[in-house]
Amino acid sequence: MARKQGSHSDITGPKVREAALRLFARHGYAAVSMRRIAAEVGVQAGALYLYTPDKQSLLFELLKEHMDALLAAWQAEPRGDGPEARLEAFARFHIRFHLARPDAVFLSYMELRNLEPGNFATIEALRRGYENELEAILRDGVAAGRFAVPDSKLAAMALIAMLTGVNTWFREGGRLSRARVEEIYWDMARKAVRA
Amino acid sequence: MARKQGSHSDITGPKVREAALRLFARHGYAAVSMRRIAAEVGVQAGALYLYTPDKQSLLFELLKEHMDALLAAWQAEPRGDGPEARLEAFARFHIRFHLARPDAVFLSYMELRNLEPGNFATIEALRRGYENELEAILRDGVAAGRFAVPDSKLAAMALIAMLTGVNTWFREGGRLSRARVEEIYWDMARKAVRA
DNA sequence: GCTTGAACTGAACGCGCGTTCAGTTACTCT
DNA sequence: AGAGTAACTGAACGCGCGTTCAGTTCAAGC
Repeated sequence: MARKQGSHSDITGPKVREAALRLFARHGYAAVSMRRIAAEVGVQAGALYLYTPDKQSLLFELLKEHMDALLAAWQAEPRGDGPEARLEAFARFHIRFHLARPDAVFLSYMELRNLEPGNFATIEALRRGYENELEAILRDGVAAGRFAVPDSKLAAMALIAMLTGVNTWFREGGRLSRARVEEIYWDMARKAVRA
Repeated sequence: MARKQGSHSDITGPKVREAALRLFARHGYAAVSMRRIAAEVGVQAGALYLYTPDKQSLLFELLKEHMDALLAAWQAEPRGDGPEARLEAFARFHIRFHLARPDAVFLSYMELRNLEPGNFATIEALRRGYENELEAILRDGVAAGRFAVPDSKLAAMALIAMLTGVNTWFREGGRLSRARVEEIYWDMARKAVRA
């Protein structure tokens, strides 16, 4: 029993990554077997190896894709004018982007330790790049006298932790809309660093 | 080859939990085998079952102990006078307590999903209890006109996420002392919610 | 209608898993 | 000295793991 029409590889490849993402995020990398992923896709375990060299690469590619998408999306975001506007753009972008892909975010935070050292270093570098974007905004704002933070690196880490925290409790159709959440968090972020 | 003096169970029991905590935090619950924990303690795998009924209970007990200790320590903490002082006490306590046990904190955030439903509910309830402590402080502060947050539950989650975030980057002997970090985070927390 | 070849199956590989338990050790108590 | 016992070993249980691969299926191209 194989494909019924056209070329399946254009379809099955992404389906494998989607299933792996969902299952890894839900149960953890170590707790999900290749057989389970295959079952989700509707295929035998061996067939997965047409789309990935091994399980580790599957995890790495998911994390790499997520970080690349994050950095690319931020680069594509319209830049605000002045420190406050730039910070607002960052805060709103961060929440919006992260709320749109909870599984990938979860995975990126939880499964770094399951990466081989080389893969780990790659992902870490991308993450540091993202953190540096926020830190630069804060540093400029401090230099311009608009923000007051004793340590811009630390403030960047604090803000990112706060903003990312939305993902731990936000549920679709809950008490608050995304827009409202964005509003409230931006308000707290602004106040936390203002001069 | 068994004990050499006195009763070993008074020693080995805690050693098992310590080893399990460290290994679970480092590599993840699913990725750590009972044999590996046993090796860390210097014992064969079978001997672990003198101290825990099974692997799941080992995880649950670690998380339960952590949450109980957190709530007990907070209850024992001197209460500040007025909203700002109460919030300051909470922020400083939270950072201090969490920085003192990074493995347990990490485990509590990462391995909830590996708990059986009943165990999960128990831990979740304890966590909600802790969050409610902060929410109450914020609500009182808002009622007293000292704080301005649109949603006290949300603000509590945001602050906790920010404060807990210290654990992701803080390293002993790094650029900043615990006291300095406490200072900086308390400053941001205060500003984020002030009227 | 035959060949090609990509997509996939199904069985197998050695291995490590959580857990059990009969047996052994080394200490304490009488 | 001998009995009792808590602590622990070491082998075994069935099972599922990641990965490989010879063989099968089936649409497409000539």
